[in-house]
Amino acid sequence: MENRIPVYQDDPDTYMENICSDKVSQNGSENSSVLSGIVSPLIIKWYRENKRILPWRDQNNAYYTWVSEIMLQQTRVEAVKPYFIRFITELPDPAALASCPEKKLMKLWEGLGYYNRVRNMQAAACTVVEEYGGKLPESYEKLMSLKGIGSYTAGAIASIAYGIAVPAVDGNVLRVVSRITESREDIMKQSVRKKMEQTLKEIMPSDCPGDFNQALMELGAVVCVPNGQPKCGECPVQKLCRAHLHDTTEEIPVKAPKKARRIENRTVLVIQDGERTAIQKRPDKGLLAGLYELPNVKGTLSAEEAVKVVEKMKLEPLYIEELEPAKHIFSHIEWRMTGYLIRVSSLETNRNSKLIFADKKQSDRQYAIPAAFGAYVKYMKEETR
DNA sequence: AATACGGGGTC
DNA sequence: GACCCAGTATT
Repeated sequence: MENRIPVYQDDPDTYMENICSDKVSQNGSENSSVLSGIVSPLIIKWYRENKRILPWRDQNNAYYTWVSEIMLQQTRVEAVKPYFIRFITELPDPAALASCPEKKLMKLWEGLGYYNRVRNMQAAACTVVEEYGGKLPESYEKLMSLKGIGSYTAGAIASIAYGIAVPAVDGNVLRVVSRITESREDIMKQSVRKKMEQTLKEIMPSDCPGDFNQALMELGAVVCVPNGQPKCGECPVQKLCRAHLHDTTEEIPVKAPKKARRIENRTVLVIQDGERTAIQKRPDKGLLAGLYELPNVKGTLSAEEAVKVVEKMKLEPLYIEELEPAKHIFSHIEWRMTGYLIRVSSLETNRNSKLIFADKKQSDRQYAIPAAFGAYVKYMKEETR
């Protein structure tokens, strides 16, 4: 505390020239003294002049902020844009989300991944309708209590939509602040994230917390980038960033190495009855919960074994052809798939109630089939005539 | 504290 | 191929 930097009072650039680089870089006191006073006005100014135009920034609407923040969890801005527009058009408010049929909800999310995000969001929407009159509560704690909203998302909604002075610490913020302070703590640790929230809460401005949080994130997304060289030449806090000063941006942030993913062999069956292809619903829990899939089994089956599996499904195989192998990588599992195209007698297709026979058009419209099956979904036929 | 949970982009 | 990403819930 004895080394606290005086708070910013006039033009940030002049101010920085006057007090900063030498003094700040030399006394290696604690993080908050590096951050306090000066970083905040500099990055806020930069943010206001450089922020990207994004669909959810058009207007201040807590529901839009919520939807965008959930979509943006572990997902890039560019990927989210079209999903966001479609989602708020179809489901413009919490009440619409709360009453949306599951199938439609999954179609709206199809391809975004982490499908529990949207299930949790719908459960939270029900709570919002039932307990808060259809409007997201203006309280960090109440937001936190909603399904799918953790400390990051609660902080983002509270600060951006409601102007509440709470931090929103995501991967960008952890990276940016770790570099500015040249912290070598492992940012994967929950304890480090907690500490970061505490530090930021102390130094963030109370008059524009939303801009402050977004400035840190925007800086991380656009300038202080995660892979490749950070664009320090464009950075508003270049002169006081310790990692830049000491040329350690490549070492920071520090992250613990992650576990290798396990490999799983699977055999995918493209079962066709004339023009239609068999799909089925996945279990409600676990990987890709509640989505639709081409029937598939564990292991790499021979054609003979595949035929047996199809017979067990109470179908009558007429023809089988091996398809090209395919691979799909999840964050924690790698599927190595082999496929078979199997034609079955159409007389038998209604014996198995678990299977749905659909053409491509119908499944595009009604059934969410995750990208993992993409290599074999392409064998589905366009249209039943 | 560790693990489950998608998918796409970049180097 | 390895790594990354506007995280949260469960175990």
